[in-house]
Amino acid sequence: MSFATTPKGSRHTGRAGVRDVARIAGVAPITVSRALRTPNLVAKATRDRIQLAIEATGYIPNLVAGSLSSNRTQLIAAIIPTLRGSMATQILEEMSAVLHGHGYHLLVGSSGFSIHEEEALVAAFLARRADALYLTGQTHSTRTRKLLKHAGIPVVEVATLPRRPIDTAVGFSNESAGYKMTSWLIAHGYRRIAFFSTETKHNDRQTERLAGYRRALHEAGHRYNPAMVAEMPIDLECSKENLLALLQREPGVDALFCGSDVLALGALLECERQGIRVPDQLAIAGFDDLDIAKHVTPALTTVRIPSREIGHGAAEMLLARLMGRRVSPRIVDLGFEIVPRQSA
Amino acid sequence: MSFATTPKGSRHTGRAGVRDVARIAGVAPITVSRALRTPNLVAKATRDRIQLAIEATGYIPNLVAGSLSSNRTQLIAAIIPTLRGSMATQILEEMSAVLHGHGYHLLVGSSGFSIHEEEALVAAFLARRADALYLTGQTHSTRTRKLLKHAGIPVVEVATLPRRPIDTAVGFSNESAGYKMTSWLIAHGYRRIAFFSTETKHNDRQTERLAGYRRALHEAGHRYNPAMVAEMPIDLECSKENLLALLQREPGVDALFCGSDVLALGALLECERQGIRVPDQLAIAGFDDLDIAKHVTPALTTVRIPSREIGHGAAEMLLARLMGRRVSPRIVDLGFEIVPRQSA
DNA sequence: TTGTAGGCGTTATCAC
DNA sequence: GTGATAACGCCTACAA
Repeated sequence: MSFATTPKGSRHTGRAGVRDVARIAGVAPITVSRALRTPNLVAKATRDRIQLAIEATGYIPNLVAGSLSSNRTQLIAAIIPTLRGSMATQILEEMSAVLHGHGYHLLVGSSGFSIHEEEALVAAFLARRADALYLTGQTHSTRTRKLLKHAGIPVVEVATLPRRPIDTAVGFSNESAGYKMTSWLIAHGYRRIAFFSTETKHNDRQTERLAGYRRALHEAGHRYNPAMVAEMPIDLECSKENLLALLQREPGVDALFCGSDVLALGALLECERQGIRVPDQLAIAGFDDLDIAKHVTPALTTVRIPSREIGHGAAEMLLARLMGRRVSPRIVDLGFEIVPRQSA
Repeated sequence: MSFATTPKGSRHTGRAGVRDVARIAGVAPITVSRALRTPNLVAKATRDRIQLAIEATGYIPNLVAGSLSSNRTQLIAAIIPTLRGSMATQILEEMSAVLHGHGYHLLVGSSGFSIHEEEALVAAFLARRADALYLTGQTHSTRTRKLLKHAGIPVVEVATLPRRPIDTAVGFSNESAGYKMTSWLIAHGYRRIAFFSTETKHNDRQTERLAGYRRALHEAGHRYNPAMVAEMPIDLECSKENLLALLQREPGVDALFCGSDVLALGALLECERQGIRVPDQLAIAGFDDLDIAKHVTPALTTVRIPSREIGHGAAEMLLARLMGRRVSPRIVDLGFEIVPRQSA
């Protein structure tokens, strides 16, 4: 019987609560809850009275209390390497849109490509009782895996096709993409193909693209030359410097494949400045198909990733699991596409 | 006295809770809580026993329960127009890093440049009892303002200097930036200056940049010609099409100022394709100073926004308010910088 | 330095 | 269609 009398050990928040609304509407608190969550289980007349009471009090439901009681937060936690980076944000944007439609919100953390930071974020997000988790890539710490296994919530690993998925995955094969692009270059007559990747440490996507590059060389009977490979931060400036170093080190290079369009653009723009003709003197291929790729001159040959589809797929995957469906297959390969343009 | 005996109306979650840890460690639940939150208030020996118990049980604190009890979620809600868009994500990334260091996490929602969607997100995030709120721009619905005023939580409006701030703001004057860049062009001899903006509806930043452009023209005694202004989605392709239309419509145009580097790059790259010499035939200036701006040829003259500083400033502002400090000034102007390069 | 008592605001459960 | 009751798991307030 809690009437307006403030209880003695009160830690009152001042806001209107279900009880206040219920009292004014002349119903029990649970009925207010039902009117908001499952309106069709409540009589129209009752609902109307409740609605008025809600407006009168300026009541805003406390989802924290609701979460504690229902043991569901309607929160999806997403851990990405960095918020800079168009692929991750594009996927997130799409996923967020789908999830919003189902009442979920996004808790976002960036790991800075560190699996230890990722682990810390996983622990934190589990403590917040996120209903599901989105991870980038397939490389995770042992404790991350243990925590997630123990938590038993839906997990989707994105932009990769894990050998040993934690739960589900939506992505494409980076190895295969690296292989295909390199093979394409070889098929088009390039013989001395260099590879620029962003830092591969703790970045399995880049590591796999590089592996694909090596496999293609190998299968074509080309020798793998470490001097033809460079690793650098994802930065136009770095790409430019590495290009100049590469040309000096390996004057015979006739093609450059970059694990990211950012690096490819850096190289392309530097060639333009240096008067190096692309693709005649040096062919260039990228990865990601950024908007700008088709607008530079020469337009950049690259690998297109279905980012929107991945975001959508990841959302659907998690939603299915959250509704208790057993999804199959648990690993969805959305593929990629070689986009031939003028730069190679 | 809750021992392992499952209570009768049980809605047990199966996980270990403070009580389990406390029982094993031979202390009261509150001591476990203290050991985690304020370790220095607990004796070392006690802490060690608790630590062991935590490891034995695999205990993960339930922050939802904690939030309900303490009435603080340690959650900052950020509403941005879109996750695509380098400025917003750069600011967020920086802010997120600072806030993490203080135990806060980020709840992210994108409004798609709609103040109604923004309003819905504000309501949702208030229901989740976010401790503070980050908004982009200064244009909000009446209900948004009412909700926030009523909620009384710290709010920071970013990338703008609001006339009527909700609470605090960190940004720069878009009007002034538009004015300065236009004036700079005028000072450098350009007479017929066009302006491309992204969609201005519900985007006060773009609206203000345009206003600054008009003020500069006016002060210089130039006539404002609506045919010299175009509004378009933020897309390279659109910029390109609008450039061609502009050149046809107004052959005398000698400079183009774009409210976004994306648009400026589209125009610049199209000029390159069309053989239009930049800046001789047409000068081009942008806004944002994207990484790529200084790498294209000719390098893009643009306005640099201190994104990192804004992210940092917004975080500090919110933290100060969360710690109950009364901040002053409540509006922080971090300025901008005209970056002259070769394109104008 | 540690403990007791009870509330935070909602929803699950079961009853009518 | 509606309600009584208790529980979700922690933390505040106060006491020792």
